[in-house]
Amino acid sequence: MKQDLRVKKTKKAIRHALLRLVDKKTFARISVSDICDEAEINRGTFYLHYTDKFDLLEKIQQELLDHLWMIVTTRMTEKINVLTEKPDTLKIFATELFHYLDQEADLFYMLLVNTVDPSFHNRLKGLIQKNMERLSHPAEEPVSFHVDYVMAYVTSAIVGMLQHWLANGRKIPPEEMALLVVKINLNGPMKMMSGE
Amino acid sequence: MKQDLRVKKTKKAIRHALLRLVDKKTFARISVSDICDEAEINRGTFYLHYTDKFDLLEKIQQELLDHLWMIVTTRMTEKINVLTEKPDTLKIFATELFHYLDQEADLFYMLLVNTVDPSFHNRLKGLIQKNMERLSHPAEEPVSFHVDYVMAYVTSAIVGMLQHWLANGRKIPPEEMALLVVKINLNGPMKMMSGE
DNA sequence: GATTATAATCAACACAGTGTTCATTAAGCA
DNA sequence: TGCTTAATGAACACTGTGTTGATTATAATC
Repeated sequence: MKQDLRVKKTKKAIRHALLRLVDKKTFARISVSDICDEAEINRGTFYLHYTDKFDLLEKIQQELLDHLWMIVTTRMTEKINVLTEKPDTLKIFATELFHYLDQEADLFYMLLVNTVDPSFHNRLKGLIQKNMERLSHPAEEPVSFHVDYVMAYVTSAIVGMLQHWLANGRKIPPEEMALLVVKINLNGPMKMMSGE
Repeated sequence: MKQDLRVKKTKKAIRHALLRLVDKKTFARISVSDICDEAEINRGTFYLHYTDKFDLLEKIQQELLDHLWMIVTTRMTEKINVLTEKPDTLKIFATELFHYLDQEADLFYMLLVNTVDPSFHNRLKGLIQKNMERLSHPAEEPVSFHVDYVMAYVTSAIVGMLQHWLANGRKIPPEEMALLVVKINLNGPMKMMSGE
């Protein structure tokens, strides 16, 4: 499953070119030609690897989401109610997640902060939700009336905080961010606004 | 300030054409030619009113945001802490908002659910935040450490619920939605998940 | 280190869509 | 009704697309 060195090199060049371009103009205004000029590769080479610029973006996204899901499923093994009883475990896990986000911050910034593709937000929310469902007990009977709305609320809120974190230069360290996310979800936002 | 009937007619045709097209393919894949074919107008006519398809989208967005802001500023006059003490007033106001969203649901659906432009989410969150800041007392001293993150949390969460509402055919009536948004923000999502 | 496989390049292609023009036709306005 | 201006249709040069076939360059394999 190893890749030819040349392939690795051009794919890397293409990604970095895209990252640079996305700072200058909207993804919608970026052409395949732009990307190839910036990456200093032949345009034909681009089409050897991707069908178009959307395909390129799609593959970047899928890779990030796959990695996130891998972290989540291999490291977050206990059920959700056990986790809320053991906030330390939860915090350790959340920290690990934020470290990955920090590591791939350039790409996440492009996808979540720059005006690139709205669907990534939704896919990320989907991942969070899938994970919450995976961790909740199946026999979690009565539940509130509009669970789906609460889900939409929580997942969007988390992605929103992530976006804010990335947009503001990730000044808060991963550990603190993780704690903040956990706390605000447990207490609710209003309680956070007034007192500590 | 009246518009020529012909102008009104073509602008309407263009909007409806866009709404129809957006159901079939991504905005990125829709061309000005597509829109004109669908609207049954000459392509030159399109350029009489908009510089390109992005300009068209931008004008639709601005109009909706302006209207939202108008509702918010003219109807929501009391300060936020007064409002939380009078949940009825808050509910009446939120209901009015949701009625407007319901009325223009096609456009909001396009902008928030269909894969069109990620920036609208942010602009909407910006509007919500601007309004919250407008309503909060200036001397609201100590406040929690990371107010900005709580803001990002709340605004994203609200837009997320909106998105879900639109995506699911707006089955919940505006009144109930308004109540749900208010309640979940006051109690926090976790309390909503377990019991009522 | 020579051989082999294949990635990258280059030039060329037809094609789709853009944004603008100008003369002509049609529709709203007063 | 006549005046004004919006909409049309055809043409324009131009940018970018996606694909091709032949050629060169560079990893991988022996």
